[in-house]
Amino acid sequence: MKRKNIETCDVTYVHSREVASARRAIPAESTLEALTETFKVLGDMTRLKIMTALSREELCVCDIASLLGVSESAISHQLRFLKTMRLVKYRKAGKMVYYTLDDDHIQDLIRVGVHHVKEASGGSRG
Amino acid sequence: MKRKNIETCDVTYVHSREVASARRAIPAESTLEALTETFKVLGDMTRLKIMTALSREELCVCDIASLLGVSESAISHQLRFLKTMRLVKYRKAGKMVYYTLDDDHIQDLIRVGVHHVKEASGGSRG
DNA sequence: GTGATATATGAGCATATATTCAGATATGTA
DNA sequence: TACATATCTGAATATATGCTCATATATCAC
Repeated sequence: MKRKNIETCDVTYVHSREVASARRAIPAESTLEALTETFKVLGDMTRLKIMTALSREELCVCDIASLLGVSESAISHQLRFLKTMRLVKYRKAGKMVYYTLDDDHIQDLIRVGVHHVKEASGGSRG
Repeated sequence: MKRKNIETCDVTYVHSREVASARRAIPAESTLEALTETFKVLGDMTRLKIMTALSREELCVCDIASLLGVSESAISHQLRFLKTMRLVKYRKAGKMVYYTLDDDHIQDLIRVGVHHVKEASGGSRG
């Protein structure tokens, strides 16, 4: 019932050739870290809405908050995060702060993502 | 100091035209939900490694666990999640269960993501 | 049947995270 | 100066999540 030696599988039964090949398919650790960070950013409804909204218009914090129905504080927190990730940039004008996208590639990523989910829901697979 | 009416900004100061335009740029709620789910899947190191590893080879749970240095239980949990998301499929062979990718589009997404992070780190922006 | 192995799964835990709340900062107006 | 507005920020909270542990299930060998 209880496994005595966890390494049994590792040493004896593993498919060495396939594992070695698969290992080569996995990107470098630093790439993976940046990659998961990027996907994590887009893996949140609020941030994704912010990014898509800003893809078309320059908006102030107040605009975004009212558009998404989220508190200005919450939006400000998320914008700070997006700023840290170099995904948005801002322009101050008096009391207001206007945000725009600071990244072109990220829009491609979202576009490919949209394409993916539309294929998945209505595509070849019921 | 304390704001008396949160709707002040919403009603009076908001940039109506820009907000209306931005609203049209935000995908439908159902699309957004599927989209954030998809990005969330890839926003985890373990799952991303699994996906990239399986992109090249068919592997059993044991293979993946030893390859990633993660417990078989943890891998099994993640594979169940990936199964639910229709991203992997499996083939039983005796005691072993072999997993492969069950989605072509998701690889494009990862590829675009890799491209993005490589541009971001070494690209036009120091 | 017993015992071993490969995988699956539920509960619990520890961490991560998104939001709220209260207050701070910065700017504009009088 | 004083007061209001727009944004920012730290702390607290509530929820989500990834892993571990123990155990269950399924298959193979005997």
